[in-house]
Amino acid sequence: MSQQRHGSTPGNAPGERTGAVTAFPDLPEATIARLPEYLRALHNLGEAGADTVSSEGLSAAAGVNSAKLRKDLSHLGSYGTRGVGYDVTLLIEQIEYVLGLDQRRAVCLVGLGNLGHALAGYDGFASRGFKIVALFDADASKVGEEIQGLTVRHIEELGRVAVEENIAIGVIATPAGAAQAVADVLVDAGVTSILNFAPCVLSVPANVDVRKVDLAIELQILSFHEHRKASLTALPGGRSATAAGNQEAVGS
Amino acid sequence: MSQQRHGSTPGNAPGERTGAVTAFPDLPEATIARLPEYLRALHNLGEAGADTVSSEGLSAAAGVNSAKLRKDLSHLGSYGTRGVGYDVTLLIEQIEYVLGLDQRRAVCLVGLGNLGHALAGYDGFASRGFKIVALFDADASKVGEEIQGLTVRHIEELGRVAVEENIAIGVIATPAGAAQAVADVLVDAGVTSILNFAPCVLSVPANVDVRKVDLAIELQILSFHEHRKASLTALPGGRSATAAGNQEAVGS
DNA sequence: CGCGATTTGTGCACACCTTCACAAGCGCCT
DNA sequence: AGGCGCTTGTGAAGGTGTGCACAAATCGCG
Ligand SMILES: NC(=O)c1ccc[n+]([C@@H]2O[C@H](COP(=O)([O-])OP(=O)(O)OC[C@H]3O[C@@H](n4cnc5c(N)ncnc54)[C@H](O)[C@@H]3O)[C@@H](O)[C@H]2O)c1
Ligand SMILES: NC(=O)c1ccc[n+]([C@@H]2O[C@H](COP(=O)([O-])OP(=O)(O)OC[C@H]3O[C@@H](n4cnc5c(N)ncnc54)[C@H](O)[C@@H]3O)[C@@H](O)[C@H]2O)c1
Repeated sequence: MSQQRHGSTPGNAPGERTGAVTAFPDLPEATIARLPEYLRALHNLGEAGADTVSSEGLSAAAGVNSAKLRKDLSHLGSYGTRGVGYDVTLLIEQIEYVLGLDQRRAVCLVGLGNLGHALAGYDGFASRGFKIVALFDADASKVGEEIQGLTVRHIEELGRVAVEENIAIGVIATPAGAAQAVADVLVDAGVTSILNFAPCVLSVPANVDVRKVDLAIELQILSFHEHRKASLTALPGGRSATAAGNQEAVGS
Repeated sequence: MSQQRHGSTPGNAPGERTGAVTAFPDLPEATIARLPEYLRALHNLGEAGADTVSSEGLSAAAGVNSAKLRKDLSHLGSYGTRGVGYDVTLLIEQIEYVLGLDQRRAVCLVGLGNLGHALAGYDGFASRGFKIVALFDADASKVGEEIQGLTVRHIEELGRVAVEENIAIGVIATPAGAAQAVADVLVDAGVTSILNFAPCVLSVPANVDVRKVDLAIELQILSFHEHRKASLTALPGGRSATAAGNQEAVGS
């Protein structure tokens, strides 16, 4: 129930990380959240024919500060070449390796309503390292339906199928009331990562990661800034004195 | 193009907070991102019949540390009662006021493909302070279609309609290639907040806020942790020695 | 072969955020 | 009225993240 950040397992054996093989990089959370953005920008640049890219160029494409980008990349030991920049192909490989995208991960989707249908039909998964291998719903009228070549199965089959298909990630797109129950089923089935679209907090064991996407929260944050902007411009003090373009990303 | 955080307009008149009217609270970004979560939890508690709630109780329902919750609430000057807790109804009102949810904000949705249809049919907007007032698409075969009582209009009408309907927030659900052009149209129409579902970076003027939701990024972050967990358990060192449940939210 | 232009990698200072721990305040019960 | 238990609000400490500014490294060219 208590909350905890991902990184570093606060009190583990110190000085143990040096193991020669599989010495897994211990990256800051903030860096991890940006790597996918860099990856996308790199793919774009690569398709545009670039062989190398400077930190300045890549950071512009990813919408971040260039010093931050360099520090992020330095964390994963990726070596650019001074005076030249980073090799696009090499950097893509490095980031994909760190993110574990070299092995295409199996994803299952639970809840095929409004949102679930859209997700099932989304091709952005496949192109970015994931494969939806199973669809589940509790509604008998949905079970059996065929979507994008996959047949919707009853949620009771989840346990069996998850093992068969080696599912690592589960996506929850059910109403909030059902989300905790679905999460429990996923956890029992050995799934250790969950992406939750239902607007609620999930309780899961320590070894399971949950990320949440909540539309209404995003809108409410925007609403706050609207409110602020309105009250600022209404004040005599002054027009918004901000500086440059701002892009607020979604991340942890 | 450069990045900038939202908050605080660094050098404004200090000690000015005491202004009686419209003294707008200058909240930390991290706090703002959590307020919607508190709000949701409060609504749940209220429906469950609670009149007051302690910081401990509310923080548990929202999935955060209780000290953090208290500090967040103290920032907005909200007064709980020592020995008792917070008045649920009052706190809801306070948070809704700060977030600017007392006035129902008009939202438009651009791009009615797969995802756009799901969003248009989502009732979670209305119940949380927003109203979708217009739908736009560039595809002639989509224009004219009726969805949830709204008719899809051509994007060229956006400028006119945005003013008529006083649209403050625009949601982009078009392919990435069209997103920047759509953003430009929205900005020209006077929209100052954008929620972007397309996987790309948008350039907008300083006074416009952009938030992004990118599914693939969320999955890739989960993938990283899967990768990490796998390599840890594979090591002789030890089983995952983590502590408690963890919940990673989406925020700025 | 050396020089200058370029770009990386990073030390440092600062700002922001989180968490603990506890004094101050409040209500209830006797 | 007084004491007691509970809960808030916050000072202080530690951690994380950010961005500037610059030394070190590399390339290309004369
Ligand atoms: N539609 C959107 O655009 C949107 C946007 C943001 C968030 N959400 C959230 O996503 C979730 C799904 O939204 P939706 O609009 O698709 O809802 P929906 O009602 O259309 O679909 C929910 C689906 O979940 C299934 N379901 C219910 N209980 C289940 C269970 N125990 N096990 C398996 N399946 C079960 C239902 O049969 C149904 O098919 C909701 O929590 C909603 O708040 C939706
Ligand atoms: N479908 C999903 O589940 C999902 C999930 C995450 C992200 N996304 C992203 O959301 C976006 C939309 O996804 P989708 O699956 O709905 O795509 P889609 O192709 O089904 O729909 C895109 C819609 O945008 C319209 N459009 C294209 N150019 C336009 C323009 N210039 N102005 C107005 N409308 C225009 C098209 O006519 C179409 O109706 C994409 O960027 C996608 O990457 C989708």
